Amino acid sequence: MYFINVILPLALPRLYTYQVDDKEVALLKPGMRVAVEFGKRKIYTALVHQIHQNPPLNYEAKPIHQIIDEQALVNEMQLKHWEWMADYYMCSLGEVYKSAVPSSLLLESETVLIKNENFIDENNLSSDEFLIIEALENHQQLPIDQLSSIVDGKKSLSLIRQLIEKNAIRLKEEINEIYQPKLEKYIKLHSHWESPDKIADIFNEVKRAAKQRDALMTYFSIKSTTQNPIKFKTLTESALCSAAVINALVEKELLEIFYIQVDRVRFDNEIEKAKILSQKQIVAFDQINNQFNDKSVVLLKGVTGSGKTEIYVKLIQEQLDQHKQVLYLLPEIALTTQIIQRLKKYFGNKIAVYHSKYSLNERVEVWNNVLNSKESAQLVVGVRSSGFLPFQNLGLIIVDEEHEPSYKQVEPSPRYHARDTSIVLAMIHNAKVLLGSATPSLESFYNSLEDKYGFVTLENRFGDVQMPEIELVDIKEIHRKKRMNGHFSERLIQLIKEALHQKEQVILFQNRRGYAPVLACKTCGVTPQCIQCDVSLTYHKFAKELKCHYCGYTQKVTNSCVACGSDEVVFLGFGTEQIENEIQALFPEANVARMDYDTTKGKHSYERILEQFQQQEIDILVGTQMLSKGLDFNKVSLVGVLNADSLLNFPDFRAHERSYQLLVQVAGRAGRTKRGKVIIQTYNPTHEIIEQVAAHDYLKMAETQLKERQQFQYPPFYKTINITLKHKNKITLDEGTVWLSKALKNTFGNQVLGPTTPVISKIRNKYIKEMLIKIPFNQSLQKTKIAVNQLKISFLSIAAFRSIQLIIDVDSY
DNA sequence: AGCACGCCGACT
DNA sequence: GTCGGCGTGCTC
Repeated sequence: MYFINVILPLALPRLYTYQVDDKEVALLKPGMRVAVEFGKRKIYTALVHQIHQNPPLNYEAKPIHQIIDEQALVNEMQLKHWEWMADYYMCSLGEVYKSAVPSSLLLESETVLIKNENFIDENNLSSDEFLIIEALENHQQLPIDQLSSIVDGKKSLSLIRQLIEKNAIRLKEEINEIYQPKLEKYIKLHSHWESPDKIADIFNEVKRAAKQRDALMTYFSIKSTTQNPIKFKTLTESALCSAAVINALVEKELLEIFYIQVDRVRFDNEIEKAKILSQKQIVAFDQINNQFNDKSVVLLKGVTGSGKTEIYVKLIQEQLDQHKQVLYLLPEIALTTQIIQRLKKYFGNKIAVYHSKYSLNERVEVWNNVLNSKESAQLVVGVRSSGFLPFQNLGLIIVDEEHEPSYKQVEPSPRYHARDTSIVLAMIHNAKVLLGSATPSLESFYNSLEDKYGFVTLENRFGDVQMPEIELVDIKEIHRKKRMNGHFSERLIQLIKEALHQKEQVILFQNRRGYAPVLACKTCGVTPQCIQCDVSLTYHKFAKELKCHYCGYTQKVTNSCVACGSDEVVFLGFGTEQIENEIQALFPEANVARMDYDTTKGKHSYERILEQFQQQEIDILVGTQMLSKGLDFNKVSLVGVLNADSLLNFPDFRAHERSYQLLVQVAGRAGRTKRGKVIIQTYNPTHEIIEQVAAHDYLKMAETQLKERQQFQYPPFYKTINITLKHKNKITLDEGTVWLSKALKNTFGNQVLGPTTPVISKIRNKYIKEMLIKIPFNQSLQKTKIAVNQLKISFLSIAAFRSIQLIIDVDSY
């Protein structure tokens, strides 16, 4: 008798044991998927973790439903990686499994209704019941969640019960394969006519059909020029005929249709030779390779425009030459388009791309191509989750823009940091990691200071273009003198004018979307609040509505105050939409566009805006921090930051580091080919961060920030675990928070910060409390986590608290 | 997570 | 009297 321990795609702490017979065990390997029944009804796609012969002691193991894979979907290195993640980020293997594997490979069963054939007594039914039976007669079976389209959703469960009791229907669990291979339609000569001597005869068949004869002639002429199969579409296009003509030929059994499975995403490009590196790039490249000799991680700090990508290209090429796979991580999709276009030139069809705007089918294809080490997946370019792909022999991981916070997953669990998990993944593969950034995170920079990571810098821009000149404009002074034109200082307007005159492009940065954040009453000061969250609604002019940026709730704009009825309402603050309008009014002849969350929802909307900007169809681009991420445009000579202060005032220990990074990154968009100009409007021109940005002084920033982090016991000197409690009832939450904070302080003393109420104290009708545990490096992280876990278990065993949502976030960002 | 079982308040 | 609300415990 054999048994398997499986990972279920659920947040359950343990593995579960099923029994398999001799036949099954011969086919099974760890990493294969099996469909298993879990609970009374549900069928899940579980993953085999171990195969063994130890029968469980206290229960009888259930048999499995079926084996899904012929080949392991997940390899041993991945399983190791998952185990590390589950342990480090304090979550279950099931949660890692669920985020790692594309969801279309993890199907759950769906309950369907089936009519009992021998049921005839339809008179005995209520009208709702009859509707269901009628639907079943038309469709054989009906998924349970589609029932609400036939009858009132609330009643459906009781209706089902009644119908089962009347013996009219039964329930069945069904699993449907979602992944649909993409098939392309091809055409070939029907097998009757394959021998060459029949070609003369075949035209007899179409004597009286001119179009068909033409099409057939075209077919033969294409056939003579190529060995490749001929696409249906190619034939209709070349023969200038409709599909009906070809279909008629198929009908006559002269031609035959067949299908070939193709990848949805293919890059067929001519390969360009990699650019020749500058002297400084060569030095950096050699240094990186040297340091890889005794360090597995190297931090490359290269100013924006220094040509890091070319160095990556050479490093990637080295790996591909050794037949090793390379993973190139990017923080967000905004970046991928440009980078992919550049990489495509060098690596053509060896690139696979993996990100959230790819469809589920596309992701499955990339997964399979990586799993089989296909030629088309030697280099994977993708976001955070690409680290989960089934690499076989990874040689190098590049984490580009390593400082980007979007590498940290917040929701759902596992709350992992892709930079940190990449380092572990690389260790498993015995591969190298290159972290690249113009403004490294203090964590990585500190590791390089401590000699844990290698460190290489590129201080000059490619072609020795000078770093942009950063000019600070004190808007406090200008506001006082009432010399502001909307949100623009005269200096900024003047420079925009000059840039447009020179046919150069301008980027304006405002870290807030929408038109004006809030609508406020002039009389009583009340601003409309979200009904589900503790935030003011943001005004969106285009849609003429007030919108919550946390839950998406919207309501119509009211012209009078909801609290006191006064009809004097004013807008406070400003967002990208308003900047867009103001700048358009100031420069009516310029083409202005906006790039933010609201304008980039579609799959290709990013690309469209960037393409237009690249082609200089847009003169001025207004946007949020999306603009800061490594976009390269040659013709941008001016970057304007409308208000730098909102960044600095964020209540987070990383706020200053982030502000520095964001401002330097935005500034870096200016002047890639000749020296550019950056205007930063601020109320605090003497703020140390603003001064450090203006001076391009990363080292000074790092030095002062690291000192503060050490003094106030934050990363990288301390590890942190953030604990969030959420509940719909404020009193329950408060009581639970008090209990847990007492318990934590009992164990960890003054290393526990809080509990605090976050700035946004309620989201989607749930109240929120937070606590932070700071862990010094001389304290065992492992023991700390065990203690935290124990406290979690005690906490949730208290009846009053078990409905409180407890979120544990290790290395929270 | 999902689902069944089980115990208390609003209706036919 | 029943239906259905959600609190509780279990799933190999």
